[in-house]
Amino acid sequence: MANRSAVIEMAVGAPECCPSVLASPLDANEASELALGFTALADPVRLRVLSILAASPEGEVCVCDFVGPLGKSQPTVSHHLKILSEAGLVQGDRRGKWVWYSLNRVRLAALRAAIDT
Amino acid sequence: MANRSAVIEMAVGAPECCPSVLASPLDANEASELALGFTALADPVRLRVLSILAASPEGEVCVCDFVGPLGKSQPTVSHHLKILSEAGLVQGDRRGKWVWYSLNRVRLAALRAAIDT
DNA sequence: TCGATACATTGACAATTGTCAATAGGAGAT
DNA sequence: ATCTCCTATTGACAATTGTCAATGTATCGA
Repeated sequence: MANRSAVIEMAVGAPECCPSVLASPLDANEASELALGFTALADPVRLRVLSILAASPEGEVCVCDFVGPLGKSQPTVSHHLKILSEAGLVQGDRRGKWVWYSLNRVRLAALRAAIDT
Repeated sequence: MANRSAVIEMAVGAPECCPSVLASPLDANEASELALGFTALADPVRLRVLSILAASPEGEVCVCDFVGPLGKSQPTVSHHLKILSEAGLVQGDRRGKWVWYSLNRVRLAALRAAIDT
C-alpha cells in the first residue's frame, strides 16, 4: 500500500507500477482501490470538468468558471470537484477569493495504465 | 466534433469512434456516453471479472468459474456480467449448458483512449 | 467593521446501485 | 418426459449517489 502510492506519483513509464486489470487477476483490495479511481470518472459532469481543465490554455480554472458551462449549481460543482480531488485527479489552489483547480495528468495516466494491455 | 473524431481515429484505430476527455471540452451528450463506459469499470467485482478474463490463457471463462474466485452469489455475478456486456466490454457465447465470456479489448482501448493525453 | 464575493458544507430528497433469495429459462442426460 | 445442471431474471432491501436550497466560511475592499 505504501509502495503503491509512491508508484502512482511515478506514473506512467514506471514498471511494477499500479494495479493493472489486465496483467493478472486482481485481488479484492486492489480492485477496490482501482474502482475508486474509475468511480470518479463515472459521471458526465466530472468528465466535463476534466475536459474543461484539459482544454484550458493556462491549465487551471477557478470554480466560478465551471458553473456556467456545466449548467449545474455552485454547490453541485463544488461537490464534484471534491470527489475528483479526493480521487487525486485534480487539485485546488486558493488564491485570494478564488480557488484554481488543475488537472493531475499523472493520476489520470495511472488509471489509463490500469486498463492497458 | 469532426476534428475530435479524427484524433480518436488515430488513437483507437476506428473512424468516428469515441469522444476524448482531453481533446476539447465535452458536451453533455458525449460526456454521458463516456460515463456509461467508466461506470462499468467503477466496481471492484467487475474489475476483477475483467482481470480474470484477461489472465485466462484461453481468453474466455464460463460463468460458473467466476463465482468461486469472486466470492459472490451466482445471480450477482450474472448481474455484473450483464452490465459489462451492455457496456460492450465483454461478450457471452453460449455452448451447451455453459456461457463463455470473453474480453472486448477494442472497447477497453476506446475507454483508455478517452483519457489519453 | 461592514458588506460583498467566492467557495465549501449541511440537510433533504429522489434515483440509482450492489446484493442475495427465490424463481424462471435452457440444454444435455437418463 | 423428467431430472439435473448452468445461467438469467425478478423482487426486495440497504446503501450510495447526484442534485439543490440554505447556510457556513474565508477573503478582499471600502
